[in-house]
Amino acid sequence: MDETRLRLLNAAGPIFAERGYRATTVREISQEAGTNLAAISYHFEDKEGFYIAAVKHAAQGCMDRVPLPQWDAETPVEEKLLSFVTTFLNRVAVDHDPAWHGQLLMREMVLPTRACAEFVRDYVRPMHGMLVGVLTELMPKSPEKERWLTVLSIVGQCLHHRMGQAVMIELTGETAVAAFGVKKLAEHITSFSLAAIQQATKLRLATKKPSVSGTTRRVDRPARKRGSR
Amino acid sequence: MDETRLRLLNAAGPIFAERGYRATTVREISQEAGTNLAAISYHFEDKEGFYIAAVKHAAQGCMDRVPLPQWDAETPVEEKLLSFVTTFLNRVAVDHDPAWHGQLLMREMVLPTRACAEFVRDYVRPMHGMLVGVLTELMPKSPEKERWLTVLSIVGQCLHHRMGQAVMIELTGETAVAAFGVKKLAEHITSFSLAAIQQATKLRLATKKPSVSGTTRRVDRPARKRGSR
DNA sequence: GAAGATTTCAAACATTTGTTTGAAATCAAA
DNA sequence: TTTGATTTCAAACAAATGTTTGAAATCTTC
Repeated sequence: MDETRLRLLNAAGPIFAERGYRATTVREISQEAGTNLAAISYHFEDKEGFYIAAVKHAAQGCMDRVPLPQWDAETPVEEKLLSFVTTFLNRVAVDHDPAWHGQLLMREMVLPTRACAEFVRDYVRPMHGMLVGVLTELMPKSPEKERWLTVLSIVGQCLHHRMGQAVMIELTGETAVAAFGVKKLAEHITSFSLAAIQQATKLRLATKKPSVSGTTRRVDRPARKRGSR
Repeated sequence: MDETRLRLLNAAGPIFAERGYRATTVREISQEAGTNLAAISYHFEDKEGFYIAAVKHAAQGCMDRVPLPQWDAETPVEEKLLSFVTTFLNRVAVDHDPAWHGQLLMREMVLPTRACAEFVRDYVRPMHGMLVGVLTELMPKSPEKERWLTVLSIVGQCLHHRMGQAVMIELTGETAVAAFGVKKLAEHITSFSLAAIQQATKLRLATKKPSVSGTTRRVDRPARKRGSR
């Protein structure tokens, strides 16, 4: 029966997320799960294997709970960016019920363990690819390096709402997520980034073709379809 | 003699930074420092007190090594922002010799211990105040909430170069800091943010006074002096 | 329903680790 | 130099913790 297995994984998530790997004892988890202590060694080799399984379980749960957005051919690219950012924030920053999902994954990000490679492959890379796709639509003429920098700017803005939580509370008394809500935050990050991208594109065009005097020139373009990769 | 004390603190930094609090043993540090095991309990009450002292020591070292920029009355605000971002990146993101400074402080940020409050007071708050000052010059008419969001956007972009390091390497093979260098990165973040701020200000002006047709309207303004607080 | 495999359980084991101890060594002051 | 305080040191202690063990219980299959 792998009901025990599941009970252990579900109990492990919040505890590992809150205390971290080293500070969590297998006794604590088995007790919380209502199983015997030895069940962990039995079902998952050892503590490390158990932890890795718990991280994968959390990542899967997070992906199931907040799936990536889906777009059709007519979706405007600005809307794509907004829904992407919203999804991102919902995955990592928000404190709704299973808040530990984001917490645990953040831990894996900051102090990576052996679970990191798989975590990146299954969880990070799809999101990364999606954002790169959106940015390729938004700034098709820009060199790849510039898109890379833009990816970092957008991801940084999103992740900070998880990473900086503790300091934000200490500094200002509350988190921005609590103060503004995800919707407002996503709108800010999206418009903030769109403005920066558009200005950069405009500047680059102006530099290349000064005659255009880039004032009302549209930045975007339908852009060909892109495989996710 | 508190030479022993110093040797312990200096040895502690890199080890705590790399392994984290729980995974680090006092034996390991005392051995690295070349002192006796009991010296830690003697000079710093217990392991936790020792860790807190090490974090404070690291923060102080970081502030000494990369001091906050100083401006005179004529410094253009864009230059202020650039130098602030450069300082920020140098403090947290860069991998030069004592790379563990940023690493350790980041840990304190993401999984705060008892050292967090002091860390925020002595280290974070001065930087925060400085950035708020710059943004008040840049967008004096904007409501405070909007400045708050902008602070988060800028800080998020900077911090990500430390927070996301491990994942970046797993994802793209190298960090952006290594690929671009701090100067380039700081320029990107600064121009990215300035563009977003200017566009937001422009939009808000256009909304309030449509007749202006805000195209070449200057965004900034000398702005009254601000105490740092 | 019996045999065999699988899973659970309580207890014990071995190691790690923070902390303490009491003596020795070193330093400071008279 | 002597006396008293401070600091260092090796050793031991006590608690916590991951892991193992072997028997009991449960499930599966014929």
